[in-house]
Amino acid sequence: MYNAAIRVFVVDDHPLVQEGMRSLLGNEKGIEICGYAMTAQSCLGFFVHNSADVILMDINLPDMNGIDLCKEIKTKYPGIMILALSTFNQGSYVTKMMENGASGYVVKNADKNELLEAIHEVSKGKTYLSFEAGQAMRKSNESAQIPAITRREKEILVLIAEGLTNPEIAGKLFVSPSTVDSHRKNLLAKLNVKNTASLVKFAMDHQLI
Amino acid sequence: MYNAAIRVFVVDDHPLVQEGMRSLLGNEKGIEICGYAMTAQSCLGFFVHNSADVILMDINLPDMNGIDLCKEIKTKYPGIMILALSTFNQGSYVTKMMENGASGYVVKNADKNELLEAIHEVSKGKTYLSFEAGQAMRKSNESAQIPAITRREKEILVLIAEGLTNPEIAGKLFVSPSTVDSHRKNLLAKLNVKNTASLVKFAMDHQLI
DNA sequence: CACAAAATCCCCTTTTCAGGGGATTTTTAA
DNA sequence: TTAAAAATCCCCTGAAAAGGGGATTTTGTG
Repeated sequence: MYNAAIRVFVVDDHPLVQEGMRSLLGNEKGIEICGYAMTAQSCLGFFVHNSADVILMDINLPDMNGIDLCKEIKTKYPGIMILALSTFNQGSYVTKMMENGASGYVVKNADKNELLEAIHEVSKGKTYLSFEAGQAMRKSNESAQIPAITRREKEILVLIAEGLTNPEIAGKLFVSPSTVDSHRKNLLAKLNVKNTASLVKFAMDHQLI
Repeated sequence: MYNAAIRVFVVDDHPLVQEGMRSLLGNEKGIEICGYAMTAQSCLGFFVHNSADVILMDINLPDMNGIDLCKEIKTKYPGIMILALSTFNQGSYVTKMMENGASGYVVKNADKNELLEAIHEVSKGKTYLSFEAGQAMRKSNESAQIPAITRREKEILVLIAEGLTNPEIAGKLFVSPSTVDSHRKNLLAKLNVKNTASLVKFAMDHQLI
């Protein structure tokens, strides 16, 4: 085995996290931090003329969400491995990142060892899920994989959460109140909730709105 | 003016943030990091036999929320200044921390200068709000200061969000459905929302539940 | 103690929602 | 092109919520 250091690029808009990475990984043998970006745009800019082995990518960026950035990077440069980094630990996020080409997911309260292990695994083309992320993903797969919601249903869901009644929504969307009612019933059935209150809570808990 | 370094104690369960702090503040003249804690409990333990000038406190700790920890520290050791630190930037959080004795609020995407300025200001007994936090607070004060909700109302609010109906809640709390209905109406009136859907959304948006 | 705030309870009417059923027309993707 | 999925629409009934009113009993704090 040869010993080229793994080139790591960090995309995160938190100076604290960047500092932390620098001091956590900077002196680590086998790892070389080859650049930083605070925004998705500057990250994309960097890769026009440069490369890296692994990108540590925050999911919450100021100018673009990590899920889309992940997809774009993987499309243009499939050889670069992406390790998602997030404060949150929500099953839906984890799943979406993995579906869009991420090789792993590490929560930001990971310690140094976990971070190093994740980087090494991912750089070899393997998958790494931090314990919490794995749990969240399993939970979201076991108990309730969220059924797909259609465009129209989502649109109506948003208006319901804003407090509009069926007739009001109907007026806004130029359809009959019966139609809105049908969609509403479908939502209740699909998401397996029994009334408006639990519908809104479920939707907010799962980032549907 | 004499030049004793400001003793800073960091309470944050993210190793990354701790590392970041260490490398950001470690070599800074006039600042001395006198300790770290990952949990509220170990923080409280530290201050039994030690002290500090400023605590940088994450609002989201594993064992206790920052708002309560803040209150406890300020009660026991009013001389210690608390600078709240959070990923989020929600007006309600900012307001609550300040009400519970925090001297300032800095979002985690603050840069080094902002952090240093905040620590210095706060250590002098002044108040520091990072720009975003100030905005959030102003917004939450302008548009809608959230009316106080009573214990009972909150209890019922939670059950409403879980999807229980008035009779069901009444059964659970051993009161009459009329009573539940009254509380429900009070909630709608207090929070100025028109129905269950917007009530739940408002409650979740403002961390009432 | 006394006063205010909170919590409890009841009446009424109208509107909206939930649950059940069924049906037709557009879209979308294979 | 053709089947499946989505979106549209309607009927019915009973339950729940919203909007209005008022009243009494606890609780908590100065």
